[in-house]
Amino acid sequence: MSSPVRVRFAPSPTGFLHVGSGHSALANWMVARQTGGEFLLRIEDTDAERNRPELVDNVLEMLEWLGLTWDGTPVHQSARGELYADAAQTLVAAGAVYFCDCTGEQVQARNKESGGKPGYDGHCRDRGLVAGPGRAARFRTPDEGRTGWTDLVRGDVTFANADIEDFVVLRGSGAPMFLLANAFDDADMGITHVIRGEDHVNSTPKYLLLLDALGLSRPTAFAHMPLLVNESRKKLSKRRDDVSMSDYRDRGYLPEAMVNYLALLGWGPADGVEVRPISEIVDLYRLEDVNASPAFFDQKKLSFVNAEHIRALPTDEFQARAIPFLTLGDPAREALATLAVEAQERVRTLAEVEPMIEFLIVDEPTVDEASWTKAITKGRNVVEMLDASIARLEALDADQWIPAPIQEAIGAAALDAGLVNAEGKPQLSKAQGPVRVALTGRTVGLPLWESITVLGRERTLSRLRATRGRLE
RNA sequence: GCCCCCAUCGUCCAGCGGCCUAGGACACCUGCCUUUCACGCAGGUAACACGGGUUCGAAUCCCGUUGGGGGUACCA
Repeated sequence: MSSPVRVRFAPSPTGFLHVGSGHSALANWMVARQTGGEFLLRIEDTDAERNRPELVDNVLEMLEWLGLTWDGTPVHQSARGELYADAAQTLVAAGAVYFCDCTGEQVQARNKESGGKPGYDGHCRDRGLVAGPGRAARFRTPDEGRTGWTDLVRGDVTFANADIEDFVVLRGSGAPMFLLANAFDDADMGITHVIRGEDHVNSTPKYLLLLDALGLSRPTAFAHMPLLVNESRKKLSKRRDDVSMSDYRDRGYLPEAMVNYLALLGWGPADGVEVRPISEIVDLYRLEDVNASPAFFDQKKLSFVNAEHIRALPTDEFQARAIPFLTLGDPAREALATLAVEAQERVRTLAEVEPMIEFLIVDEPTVDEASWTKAITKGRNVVEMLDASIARLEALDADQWIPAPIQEAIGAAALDAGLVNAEGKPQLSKAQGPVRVALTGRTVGLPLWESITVLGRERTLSRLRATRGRLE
């Protein structure tokens, strides 16, 4: 696929941008960029009832955040009613549609009576109803033959026309339905490749039949992407799954990590290098290589990819990106500035930064119970270690309040406290436990010597004394 | 129910008839490194759903079974 394609992402503003939609949008965008083609946006807001215009902002904002820049101005279907009305008129003139006044209840009732199969039963097919208020226009699908296409992801897919129900193209209100607007616009916008989720496979024959009846040409290619599923292998749903793109952004995921991970769902680079810049993926990506089976959206792997991208950032860039996630103001920024390098290689998301440096900001670090038990209650020579640490650190001059002397002081304190290994060296791993808990409230955290340096003499000593005091 | 699609480690990918005693990544476990954690390094557990074909030869092709998913609206 080297000639320029013209693709589109056509979200319906009924919810926040979903990671599944992002997956499809990304595929469209990559193929457009790879071929020097165009990536267009079309807002499918033909359903006035469900439509929530303010959600369009979220969709556009998230696409921008992901870096999926589009070409031209987004098309809004709500502003193109006349075009669809004309298209419908073409269908009426050609006898491709008929009018129907059945209500949903009536159709269901008849279906129930005749064996319970869903879909329209063709009740009004030959009633010769003319257009009128409350009467929907239904497409008269062929009774014989098959309709199909060659899908870039799935190969040949065909449906027996007899299995395709007479679907509505125009509501009783005169408003167009999805299929009419969707198929018409793809042709009108000159879309060459229709790339969308697998959930559209079943409507594709209707789409094709419609284009044929309209005398419009079919897109040159279709690609139905695998669905993204949850742990129970069901399609990701707004209700029960974590699918809002903005939530991931707000939880500290990097856009470059998100697009990297999304690209890996249903596809993999031939060289096996999974974590890489999207620009490289754009060059390697082939719709023909995309898997047709559903892919599990694995947050653990997303986190891994995110951590890799965080570590790859220049430190000042990491700081800049982390700042919006700080809630504790200037002190938090200052703390981050001093320990950015150390924090950067430990966090998996930007939201994890602040908890890591929080001990520098709050007056009293929150004591983690399990940590206290492990390092203080069950620790060895804890009282001795705390006393010795206080003494050794107090002895340090102001200009020695830097990592190396601090490490020596703690080492000496360990010897004082009897925490000695077989070679007579201090058991630093044991020795630092009580000190770390006294200073940060936890047994795990940033490197201690650096933390003590930044914490400062006064706070370090007072926290050590306070903890020592609790052990009287 | 009917229609469509899918089927390799727990998960995501590689494999496109012999190079497969099936490879990589995430996760998990072990060890090393190490002031904790993380990183890094070295290992480990773990899969071709089943049954028939085709072929000298099948994870790879065909058929069936089973399993899973999607669709089945005057939603998109």
